[in-house]
Amino acid sequence: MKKAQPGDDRRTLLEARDEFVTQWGTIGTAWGINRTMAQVHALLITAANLMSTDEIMEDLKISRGNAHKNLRDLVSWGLIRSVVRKGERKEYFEAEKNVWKMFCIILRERRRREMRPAQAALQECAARTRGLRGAEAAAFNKQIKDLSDFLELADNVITKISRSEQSRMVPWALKFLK
Amino acid sequence: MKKAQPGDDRRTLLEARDEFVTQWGTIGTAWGINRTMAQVHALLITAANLMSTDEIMEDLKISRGNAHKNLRDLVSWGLIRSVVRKGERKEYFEAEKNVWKMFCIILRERRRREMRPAQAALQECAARTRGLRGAEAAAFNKQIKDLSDFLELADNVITKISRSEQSRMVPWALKFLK
DNA sequence: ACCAAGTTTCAGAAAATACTGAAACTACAA
DNA sequence: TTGTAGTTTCAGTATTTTCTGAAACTTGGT
Repeated sequence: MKKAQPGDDRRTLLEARDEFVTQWGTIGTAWGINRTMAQVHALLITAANLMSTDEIMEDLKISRGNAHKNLRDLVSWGLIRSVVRKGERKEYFEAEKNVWKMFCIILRERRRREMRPAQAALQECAARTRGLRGAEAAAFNKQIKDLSDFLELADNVITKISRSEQSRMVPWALKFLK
Repeated sequence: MKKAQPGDDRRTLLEARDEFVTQWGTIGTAWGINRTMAQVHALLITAANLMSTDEIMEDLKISRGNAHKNLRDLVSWGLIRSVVRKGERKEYFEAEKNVWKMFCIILRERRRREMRPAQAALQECAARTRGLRGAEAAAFNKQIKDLSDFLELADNVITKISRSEQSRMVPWALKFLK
């Protein structure tokens, strides 16, 4: 029987991380997020150190253009930030690793990018049919208004949650579950 | 100056509904949902009566195959149901119009389709790296565990919300906002 | 001014996704 | 049975999204 080697642990870790990156990519896809973006994110939240564009290209076997684009997108979401080590020209990246903060960032961004336009569209439709005669028009207007009101409530709740501290929300959630 | 005609109201309504269908399609796309599926849904939640496959094909100018597929998908989500009028062979469709119920259905389905696989993947990764030696392995394992714990908490909260009555949750949300 | 290291852009290629239309299928009614 | 009204399937096509790789650009050092 072979003895367990330190190298075995290292290999297991690398494999597990690879597995995580792959899985996170698949999950991202199901959530409507670009696979590569999810993989880059997965790589960075499990990175022990800052990573350069070249390391990411290497790890994921992707082109420079692809790596570049997805890194920029992640930066624009606020999920990662770029760091320049003094004396070096190369850019490095690091992810926000705190899960609660990640969650709040995603909430805020999805709200901004996805809920806002929806609300605007609904309000436009509601305005156009306000005061039209006929039962059908009234029913349509009510349906739109219901959707719009609901979205507004949800929007407010999300805003409030995304501004809260983990230390307040988590115990609160646990209490809610009881 | 022309007098307002009943026909004007009807035209305005049809146009507004068309606008809503288009916008909902775009919004759906941003949310990672197939455009046609979102449009069919929009059509049905604002329909005064049951609609047949042919009417939907006609309204959206889409093929039978496409209409069929998206109707089936919506049925499998539970967002619409098919109705057979007695004495008729044709299938008709109607949507769940109550916004709170719609929301709960979507929560439950996304949880089932998207959160469950994510949790399974995370647990697998956590298991593989539990007890590995070295600081990096410990950090990796902790990060995965944090993600996994958070997802589990979120899962429980979503489950609880999706089982609640609107009459309990909405006042509660309003109080939360204060 | 010029070079070297690095970043950004973007046209074309590849891959993923969605759609069409027609044929196959199902089930009821004459 | 046979015909008919309707549903389902699916191979091929179209569209959309993502990716590549190389050229253009930027910036700091000599």
